[in-house]
This record gives sequence, structure tokens and C-alpha cells, in this order.
Amino acid sequence: MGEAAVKSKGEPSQPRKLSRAARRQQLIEATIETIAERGYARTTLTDVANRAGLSHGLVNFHFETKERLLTETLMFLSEEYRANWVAALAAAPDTPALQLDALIRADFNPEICTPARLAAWCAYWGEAQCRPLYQEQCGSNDDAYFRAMLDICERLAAEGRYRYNPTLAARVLRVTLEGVWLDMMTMNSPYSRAEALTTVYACAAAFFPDHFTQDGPTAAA
Amino acid sequence: MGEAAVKSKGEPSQPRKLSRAARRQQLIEATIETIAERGYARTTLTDVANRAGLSHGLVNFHFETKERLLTETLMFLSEEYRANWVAALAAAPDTPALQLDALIRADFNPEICTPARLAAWCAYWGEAQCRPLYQEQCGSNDDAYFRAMLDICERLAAEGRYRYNPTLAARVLRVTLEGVWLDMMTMNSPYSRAEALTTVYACAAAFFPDHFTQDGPTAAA
Amino acid sequence: MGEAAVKSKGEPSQPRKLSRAARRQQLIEATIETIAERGYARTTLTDVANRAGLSHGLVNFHFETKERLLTETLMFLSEEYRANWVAALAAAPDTPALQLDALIRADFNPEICTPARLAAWCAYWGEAQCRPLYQEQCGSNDDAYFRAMLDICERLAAEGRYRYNPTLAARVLRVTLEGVWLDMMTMNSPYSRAEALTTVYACAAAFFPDHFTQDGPTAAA
Amino acid sequence: MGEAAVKSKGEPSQPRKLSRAARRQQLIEATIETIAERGYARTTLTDVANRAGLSHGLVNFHFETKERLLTETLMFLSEEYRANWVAALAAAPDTPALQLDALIRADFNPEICTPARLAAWCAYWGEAQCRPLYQEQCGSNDDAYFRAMLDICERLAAEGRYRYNPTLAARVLRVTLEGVWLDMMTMNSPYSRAEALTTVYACAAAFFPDHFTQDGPTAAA
DNA sequence: GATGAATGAGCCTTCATTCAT
DNA sequence: GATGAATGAAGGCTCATTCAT
Repeated sequence: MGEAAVKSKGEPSQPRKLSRAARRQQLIEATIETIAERGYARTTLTDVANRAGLSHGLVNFHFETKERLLTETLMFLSEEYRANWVAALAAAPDTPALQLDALIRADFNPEICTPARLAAWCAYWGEAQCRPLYQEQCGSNDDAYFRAMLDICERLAAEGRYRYNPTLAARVLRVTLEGVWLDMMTMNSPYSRAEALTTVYACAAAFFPDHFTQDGPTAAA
Repeated sequence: MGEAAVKSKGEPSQPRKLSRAARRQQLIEATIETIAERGYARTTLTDVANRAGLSHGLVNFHFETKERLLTETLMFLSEEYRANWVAALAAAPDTPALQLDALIRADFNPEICTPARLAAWCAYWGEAQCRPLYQEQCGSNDDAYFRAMLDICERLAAEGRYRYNPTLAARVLRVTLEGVWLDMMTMNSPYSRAEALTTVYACAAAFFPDHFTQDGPTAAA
Repeated sequence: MGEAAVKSKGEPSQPRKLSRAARRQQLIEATIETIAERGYARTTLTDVANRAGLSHGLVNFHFETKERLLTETLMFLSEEYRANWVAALAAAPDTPALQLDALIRADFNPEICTPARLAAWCAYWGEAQCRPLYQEQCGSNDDAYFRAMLDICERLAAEGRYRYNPTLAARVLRVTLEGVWLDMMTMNSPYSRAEALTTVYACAAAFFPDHFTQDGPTAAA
Repeated sequence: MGEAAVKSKGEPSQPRKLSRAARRQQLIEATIETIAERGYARTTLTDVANRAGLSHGLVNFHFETKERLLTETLMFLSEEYRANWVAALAAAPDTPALQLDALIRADFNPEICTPARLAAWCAYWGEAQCRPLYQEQCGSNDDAYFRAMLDICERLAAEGRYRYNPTLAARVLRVTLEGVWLDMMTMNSPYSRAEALTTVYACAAAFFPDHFTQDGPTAAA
């Protein structure tokens, strides 16, 4: 869309006018980055607008209120996350171990697991406890995720002679995945992504030793 | 806490003068409750003062700035948490399994594990990612906690013939404890505290089957 | 007014191109209605554009600024009002009583005396006091109106043996006409238009009992 | 309230702290003056605060919102107006003519009939038409006023042999009083207050010639 | 001509902080 | 110590105006 029409602020060329959907997406990305950098409590519309290289009036033009911008950003993150693991499950072979492997690896997809997105997730979690609206937005996806995890664990349990309630295994796996995410954010010197993955595999192996080792699914699986 | 932390709203029971320390503690408790109820981002000094039944100006008199009130509240929570598990370890027999059991049970101490404190912790976590100051405040305690956990796991590993790196086991145990905390806050219909404890024991049992079952340490331990 | 002032909202009946004058008139009518509905202070160009079923930018295209739109709307109302009573006087027989009758009835012409126009007049009056520009726009017409009224009252006074200064009578008649207009706007349960007319006739009769009764001009007049 | 504690801006000495009621009254007076000078639509809280020589934050401290400041200012004007005529009636002899005289003169009380108050009344009238809240605030007082006026007119009618329905006379008197008020505001070169009073008396005399002349109540009354 | 995205000035509002009492 | 009125900076929001398409 031609270089002439650019009001550059050092960014790559930006068209003066964009479709409604494209601008909204641009602002949502800027919101994620701003929350990641400054935290939820200190994020202002001016910050978001500056980061997007747009005027702050435009934010209200596209989202009406700050509240709606934040809510829609959370909805976007939530939906993006869901789409990611749903796609990963669909692409994986339909054996329980490989399904679980796909579910675990989905969380480490570099498209999803960026520092900014992780930080934004943390910030929303912190606020969600006292915001029924936020809990609503995420709740249904969380439920679906846990049901998928539980289903896989039950199928794994049916295949081996494991000692634990699949519900417990599924829960520990889920919170372990969450936990290593949080670690990547909050620890001063976090361990590597590879070690995070090893940690989750070790957890899977502890519950399903026939199907997993700390390096991933066993050949038998 | 204890009897000093009166919380009335102009009733005669409110002593006009209280020791500096008692007033500070009263305000810190009010801060925890306010953050739990309204979230970090929407907590104002007026909220805190109202909840404590004190005047607006008194908060600044005792804490200088809002920033310091919030920081000192976090330090209090952090120190309270640390004192709790340190005391639990000291009171428990010095076998690794019973030490781990004590560490796990410490997290479920009703004095520590109140809804308001859980919610406040979540809120601080959400903010901590982009606040080096907050990370500092918690970092050292977290490190100490993890080192204690790791030490126990290494001793357990030395006692049994377990397959996993003690570091991985310690990490999974830690994030599982964290995770069930988070669940208690953020899930729409959280499971019971008893089931949370079972979950953690199941995790311990998965890594250390000779020492733990999902009901707690084995008799042998 | 008339057929040109179509007012649809994107329906096919809206011609894409309209003469400059017709578009302006359409926007002026929308302005009157908007002021009537939302008040002067809360009227925005977006409101006006929406009501006219036109785009936001078109208002500025036709009127340059909001100020000019509002001023020209007032000028239109003022001129419309003037044209109405001038025509009424011209159409009436040239006896002072029938001229006064015509002047009174002109104010009740349903084309002029619509709820929206009354409300808009009130709103402009409220603002006019501190807007020399508005006072200017209306002043000359007001003066002409009062001079016409005064002239008639002087001719009536010359015909009868009335006790009052014609200036006072003219002034009371004028403010009474204004007053019943205001009543129709501002009272919670206003009296009927017929009763408003009776009120004005009673006022005329009080000053000119030989020429008027509360039902209108006497037969002798 | 010594001179030392003054933060002068050229105004006479102003105490740093004032009772709640006094500050509110001060801000209400500043609001009246601001509306009179700039009109309702252009009145900002900064204007009001500047005129009162106070910070704009204080306005919200005492009135919560701009809306409430404006509403309470209207309520004050309304109550002040009512108290004025009620007191005037109470102080006058209890004959209908002298009661009417008192009611008429009350409107010309220099305390009430200041340029700023007249202008503010006009501005509120202009907005009231589309603000049910404003109409409510004034409605009851208006009703009481009109009932008092009507009662007097009925007593006058009972004493003389007048031709007109007392309701019509009362209505014309009321709108005439209103009308000369408006004239004092909106005409470019308004007539004198004395002439306004004469106008109202002439109106009274036209309806009640035995009791009034254009100079006031007759000796007989 | 017409549209609506984009801008930015100005306003209301909130709230941490100060300070006279 | 304690109170609460007062301040002023900063943020969200509105909206008149501009302008690329």
C-alpha cells in the first residue's frame, strides 16, 4: 500500500487506513505487548496507542471503552490458545500417548508461547479472580481443555496398569504445564524451554511409565 | 494478627491510639482483603482505609506512599508464608518423606490458605512479572523454598531407586502445589481442599512410590 | 421542507445525490429534531448525521463547522417564523382587530408550532443570552415582530377608549404568546392548544374589551 | 481565618478550609455565575473552579459529578425562588390584592433578580425540556407557585365582578412575569426594571381593574 | 459528492499525596 | 496521632474536524 502514505515513526510502512478487522487485530497485539511490558494495572490507552503507532482516539473508535479492549484481548488470547491445541490434537495420530504428546507440545508452540503472550496471560490470571467477566471468558475453554486432557488420561489408564485415578493424573499434568509457563515468566533465571518440556514429560512418565519417559512418548506408544 | 487487628467502623471498640506496629498490621490486613475483593489494579488507598475503618490520611502517615504499602504487604505475605513452612519442617521428624509431607501440609494450613490470601497472592503474581521490585521481594523466599524441596527430594532419591532426576521431581511437586492453589482461586467450581491434598500426594507418589501413596506417606516412610 | 426532506436510514429511497440546498435543508431539519430530543448541550454532529441517515463527514462538507450548522439552523427557524406571521398579516383583512387575530393565530400554525420546533426554540433561547451571535440572528426579527404588534395595538387604541399605554399592551401580548409556548414545552401536563389560544384571547380581551373576547375578535371588530 | 493562611489569587482573603456546607454554597454560586457568563453548554468544571478560586478536584470532592453539581445548583435556585415568594406572601396583609402585589414584587427582589440568576434560569429552562430530572426538580415548586397565584386570583374574582376565568388571569399573570424576566435577559436593550414592573401591574389592572392600576394596587384594595 | 477511518484537543473523573486543624 | 479538606497530575472518554479513498 505504497510508501508515500506512510506517517512513519520508525516502524515499517503503515497504511493510513486499514480495514476494521485489521486495525482491531493490530490494537489487540499492541495491548498484549503493553500488558506484558507494563503490567495490567499500569496499562493505559495511550501506551497501547503509542505502541501501535496510532492515536489514542482510535482505540476508543474501535473498542468503545478500555474495558472492552481488555476483554476482547483476553478473548482473543483465549481463542488463539484453544485453536492451537485443538489443531494439534487433530493433526496427531489417534493413540492416547501421541495425543497427550501433541497436547503437551502444543503449549510450547513458539507462536503461542511468546514472552509477551505468557506475560499477558499471567496478568489476566491475576485480575481474573475478582472479575467474573474474565473468568467467564476463559472458563469454557479451560473446561474443554481439561476434558480433552482427562479423556486422554482415561484412555491411557485403560491401556496400562496404572495406579492412579486418571482425574488426578490429568489435573497434575495440567497444573504442571501451567506451572512451567509461570516459571518461565516469574523466575529470575528461568530454565530453558527444553528443560520445561523435559519436566512435563517426566511428569507424564511418572504417571504413565509404560507410555512416557522424560524424553517423550515411548516407542511402544 | 490476633486481637490487635480490630476492624470496626467508628464503633467504640476502636482504640484511638494503637501502637505503630499494630496499626501497620491492621492496614496490611485491610490491604490483603481489598486486593482480594477488588483486584490489584482497582485497589485504592480509600478502599483500604475504609475497610480498616480508618481515615484516608492515616495510610500515608504509616506507609508514606501507596507503593510502599503494597510492597510491604507483599513482604508480609512472603515472610508469613516462609515462616509457615520453616516452622512445619522444624516440627516434623527428620526423615525425608515426613519432611516432604510436612512441606505439603504446610501449604494447606488454614491460617495461610485463606481465600483472601490466595487471591492476594494471585494478584501479586500477576503484577510481579513486570515489577522487578516484587520479584526481588519474593525471589529469595522462593529460592529458599525450592532449595528445601530439592534437598528433600534428593534425600528421597538417595533412599529409593527412583528413575527421575530429583530436580525434575522437586519442580513438578512445587508447580503442582502452586497449581492447586491457583485452581482454588480461578476455577468456577473448584474441588475441595481434601481433593487438592490428594492430588499433591498422588504427584508425590508418582515420583516416589515407595514413600508415598495418594493418601500420604507410607508407613515405611 | 416539503418533499425533498426525505429521512430514511440507508433505505433505497435515499437518493445518492441531492441538490446542495436540499441536503442542507435535510440536515437542518435533523438538527432541529436532535436539539429537541437531546437538548442543545448534548447535540453532536453524529447525532444529527444519524438522524438524517447520512454519513458523519457530510455534515462538515455542507456546513464547514458545527457552529455554522447551529447558527444556520437558528436562522432558518427565525426566518421561517417571520415568514409565517408576515404571510398571516398579509392574508388578513386590514383592520387592527383582525390583524391582531391573524398575528395570534399565526403562532399556532401547526406547521410552525410543532413539538420539535418549540423545543428547539427553547434550547436556542437558553443559549442565546450569552451568545451575541444568536441574539443578533434573532434580534432583528424579534424587533420587527414587536413593531408589528405595537403598530396594531396603537391602531386598536386609537379606535377604542382603552386605558393602557399600547406599548404595555403589546408587550404583555407578546410575552403571553411566548409564555404559552413555553408552557407547552416545560409543564408536566400542559394544557391543550385550544386552551392556550383562549388564554391569549383573554389577554387581548382584557386590554381591548371592545375588540376581543376570550373566544376571539368581536363581531364588531 | 487570619491573613496568613491565604493562597491569594487577587481575591479577598479565603480560608484554606471551610465547612462542607460553606464550600458547597461557594461552588454553587460560582456555578450560577459561570452558567450566566458562558452558557450551560460551555460550562466546564474548570471554569467553575477557577471562578471560585479553587482547584477543580475539589468540585468533584464535594459534588461527585458535574451532573450533580448542575442539578444541585438548579435545586438551590428553585428553593431560593420559592422561599422568596413564600416569605413575601407571609409578610403581606392577607387581602387578595395586596397578596398579589407581594407576589409580583417578590419577583423583582434584587436578591433574586440578579443578572446572573436570571441568566442561569434561562439556561436551565433551555435544557429542562429534554431533561426529566430538571423538570422534576422545578415542577413541584412551579405548581405551588401557580396554585398560590390561582388562589389569589380566585379570591379577587370573588370580590369584584370580573369577566374572566381566574385560571386564565392567573396564567396570563404568571407568563407575563416570566416574560418580562426573559426580556431582561434576551433583548438587546431591555427596558428598565421599573418599566417591567409597570408592565406586570398593567396586566393585573387589565384583569382586575377595581383592584389594580398600572402603578400598583388601588387604594380601595 | 459521499464515506468513515483517523486525529487530537479538551473535558470529566479518579486518586495519590499534602497539610491545616 | 488522627482527620478530612484540598490539590493537581494523569487517565479515560467525547467529539469536532480532517482527509484518503
